[in-house]
Order: sequence, then structure tokens, then C-alpha cells
Amino acid sequence: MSWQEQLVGAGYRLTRPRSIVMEILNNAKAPLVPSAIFKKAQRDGHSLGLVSVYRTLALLLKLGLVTLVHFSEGCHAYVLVSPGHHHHIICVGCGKAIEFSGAEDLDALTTRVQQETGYLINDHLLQFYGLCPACQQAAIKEVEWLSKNI
Amino acid sequence: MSWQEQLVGAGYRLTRPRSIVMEILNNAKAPLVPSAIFKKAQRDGHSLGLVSVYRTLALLLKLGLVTLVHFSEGCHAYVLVSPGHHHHIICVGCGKAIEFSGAEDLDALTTRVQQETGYLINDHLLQFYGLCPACQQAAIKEVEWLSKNI
DNA sequence: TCCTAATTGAAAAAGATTATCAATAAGGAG
DNA sequence: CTCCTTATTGATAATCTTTTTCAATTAGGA
Repeated sequence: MSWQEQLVGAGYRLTRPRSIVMEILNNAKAPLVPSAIFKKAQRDGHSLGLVSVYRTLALLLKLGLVTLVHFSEGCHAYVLVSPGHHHHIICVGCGKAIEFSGAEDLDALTTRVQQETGYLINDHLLQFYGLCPACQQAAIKEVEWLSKNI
Repeated sequence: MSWQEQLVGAGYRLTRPRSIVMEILNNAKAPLVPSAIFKKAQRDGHSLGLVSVYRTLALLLKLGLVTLVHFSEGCHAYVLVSPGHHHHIICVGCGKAIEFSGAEDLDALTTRVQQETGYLINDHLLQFYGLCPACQQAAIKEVEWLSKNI
């Protein structure tokens, strides 16, 4: 299914700005930040507002047509690390983050990806997202309450 | 080695603002953004400039005492995804990103972390960073040139 | 071709981050 | 313990990113 079909299928209109953004992303060899997409569009002679770039990206993200790439700089949250532990699992309910060990588990994957892609890997970013035990309990209680009162 | 020793050992001074930031991070149950650290300090009656929070975090990051946590929102770069492929390896030389498959390799780790932490995992973020083949070549040429001309 | 509602763009607001520079304070020397 | 030097701080301002607002535009069905 083409992205146009996905877009229309989800009830959105196929518009000029959306086509421009998709075309630019399609021709890009590296991830682009919104302002870069905006500038590229201008250089290509397209009329496109920066705000529309933001809105289009948010939509494409929702549709799963694009994904985010995290560089080391930017706006992030900070947590302390223990020696040797550099991976976190973050609760999407309350934000609580705890560390977990297991970088070794990535070794096999790292080696394989290096061979397949030809890239020389020297760092990685791995994070899990989920519900902490407390938020799981809260979610269960919520469901119980709903089933009893609705 | 305590963080104070690490700080001083690296040639930095042990100051009030740095202690406050470390204490707040130490007591935090979730990752904190700079402004949240700043507000917490104010609520605790500490005098601390927001700018110092930024500077302190940058320093702690350099020393490896804190790490970044990436939430799904925020300022990031965007790339297209292929169906089923949601992981990227990004060249730190030129920014070029390509996808790789292998989410299955995380299954065992996911299961183990779920058991160990009690979290219910429903998403993850995995990215590799390294040098693409072209940038590796460029790096090799650079070294050759240096060894010949210096 | 017309109509309606989704979408856009410009401007402004809100937030986040960085640069500047005089005032302050950490920590070694005496 | 006091003084001195210099790293560090905090206030202000500048810069940049992202979101909000709202009137004008336009996609796509009638």
C-alpha cells in the first residue's frame, strides 16, 4: 500500500505540502530535522510553511510512515547511571525509569549488523518502554472500576 | 569512587550548584528535564540559575555520571521507515542512516528484562551509531595523508 | 461547478538552549 | 585563618525550536 493510500485510507486528504515533505524525505540520504526539510523545500522552489512541516511530520509519525532518530544532542531528560549500566526501561505511565543490564545480549546483533551493512559500529542506544508494576496495578484497578460502573 | 571524587579528579571544582543538581537527580524517581531540575531546586529553596543547570548537566554527561533518556516527543530528525523495519544505524561521520532488521534478537532480552524488573514492555528504541563504509574510507585516507605529510 | 470542512500559512506566543560578562566563591598558597 | 587566582555562577539577552491562533485556501465529494 502506497503512502498516499495509507493517508487517504486513514481519512486524511492528499495535499501539496504533504507530498512535498514525503518527496524530500524520500530523496534524503540522512534523517532530516524539520527546519532542514523546510529549507530544502524552499531551495527546490516549493512554497511550504514551516508549520506545515511540523504538522505533516506529526501526522506521518502517527501513521507510522516515518520514525524518529535520536541524535546525542537535543532536548532530553537526564538520569543518573550506575557503572556499567547504561540502558533504561521507562514507564510510559509515570515516567519512572530504572536501569537494566544486558548489553552483552546485543553483541551478536551488533556483529551481524556490521557484516550486513558494512558500517563500523561504535555505539548504540537501547531503551525499553512499558508500564511499571505500580502503573500496571493502577491500570487493572481502572478496568475493574469501569466494568463495574458502566 | 564517589561522584565528588570523579569531579575533582577530572579537575573540576565541587560547587554548590553541582551538588544541588546531583542531589535532585539522586532523589528523582524519573528522568528530569533541565527546567524540571531548576523548578525542583527553587521549590526546595535553593538558589540556582537555570543556566547552571544546563552547564552542570553537560559536565555530568561528559563525566559519564548521567545519561540521556529519549522520550518519543521532542526535537528529533525524521526518516522514512520500511514496513517491519524500525531500527536504524546512523553514521556519525555524514549522518547517513539505513535500516536494519533484527528486532527478533531483542525478544530474549525483552523477556528477561520483563521478568527481572516487573515492567510490562510494549515498545523499545534501538539505534546503532558508527561509520558508514564511505566515511571509513575517508578516515583511512585521512590517516594515510597525515602519516605521509607530518 | 459549487460547497463544506480539512488544511494551510503568516504572525505571534511560548519554550528551550546558548552566549556574554560582571560578580561570586572554591580551594590552594602563604 | 586570610588572601589570591581563577573557575564558576547568575542575570540578561540573543537565538532557535515548537506550538497556538485564526483568517484564507483548497481538496474532494455532491
